[in-house]
Amino acid sequence: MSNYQEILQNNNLKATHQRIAILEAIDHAGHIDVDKLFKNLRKHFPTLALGTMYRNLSEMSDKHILLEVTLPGQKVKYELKKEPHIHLVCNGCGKIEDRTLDIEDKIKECEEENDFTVLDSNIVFTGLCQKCQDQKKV
Amino acid sequence: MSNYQEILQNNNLKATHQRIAILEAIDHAGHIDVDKLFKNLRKHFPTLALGTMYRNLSEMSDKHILLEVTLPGQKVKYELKKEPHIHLVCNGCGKIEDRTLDIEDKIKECEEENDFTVLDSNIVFTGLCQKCQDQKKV
DNA sequence: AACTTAAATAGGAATTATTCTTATTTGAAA
DNA sequence: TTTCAAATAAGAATAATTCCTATTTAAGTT
Ligand SMILES: [Mn+2]
Ligand SMILES: [Mn+2]
Ligand SMILES: [Zn+2]
Ligand SMILES: [Zn+2]
Repeated sequence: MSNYQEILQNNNLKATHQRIAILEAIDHAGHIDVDKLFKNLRKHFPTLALGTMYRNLSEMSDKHILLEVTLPGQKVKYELKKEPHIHLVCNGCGKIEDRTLDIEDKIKECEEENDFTVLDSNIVFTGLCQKCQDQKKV
Repeated sequence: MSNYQEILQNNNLKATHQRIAILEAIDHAGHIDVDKLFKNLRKHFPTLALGTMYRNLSEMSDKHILLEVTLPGQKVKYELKKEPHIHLVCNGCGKIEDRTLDIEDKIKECEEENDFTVLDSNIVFTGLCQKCQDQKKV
């Protein structure tokens, strides 16, 4: 369990109920888009304004507390910033999984061949998870 | 120069002036978003409707004539479908470059470690291009 | 514990993005 | 040419996002 109060204050953001609720909900969901997040939060927080959501998601992304995850053909999703990782997205059930993959060698290769300095990487593999592979066989 | 007429007809789409103009403009731009594309096309095609743009971009993406390129923090861009490639995005000048990078080994690794069948991959490296690296040194 | 105040919020208006509807046009097959 | 399903333009409708502002609140100070 992260200490959201501390995270927010370290970034010069007041630890409002709204922000803490947003962070908790994102942490719980893993990867979630604006709409689902808003609907979830409204249940226990009926006065929350949509503008507050958008403003905070932007601010917290700017401050690198959150990360925007853009998957092909989907609405932007938000996750808590944590260790660098890639995403496995299942075409069957839609599940999004975090995985670590060492790509330092590929980055080096890319930098040398193209005179390009890589500062960040974004990798998504789409396909079929274990379960959805099995279902196809039945 | 691709034969757009043929590409469209092979996909059971009429080769309309609008579609051909869209494909030409995307080919010329490389990677372009809806707004810029629309503004470009309007210059030489004043009656083109925005709805026609959206409809055709979706249809042609569905048919894999176009590819939606989602880059973190940017509007969706469209490109002509071609050989698989990764994207290098420069934080300095915004340039988007296509590069090939062999990642078969990484995909294999990922599949074996995670019981996941990879069907497609999406890789973006952000950083600094040659020119923008040099500018920083001055 | 009350006081202070800049920051943040709720609520709604405004703007922007996208999809839908329909009368008219058109590509291409016959 | 004639035919007609497919596609378009134009604009309405809807959805997504940002903006505005009076009110509230977090958190530092007394
Ligand atoms: Mn993740
Ligand atoms: Mn490309
Ligand atoms: Zn699955
Ligand atoms: Zn550059």
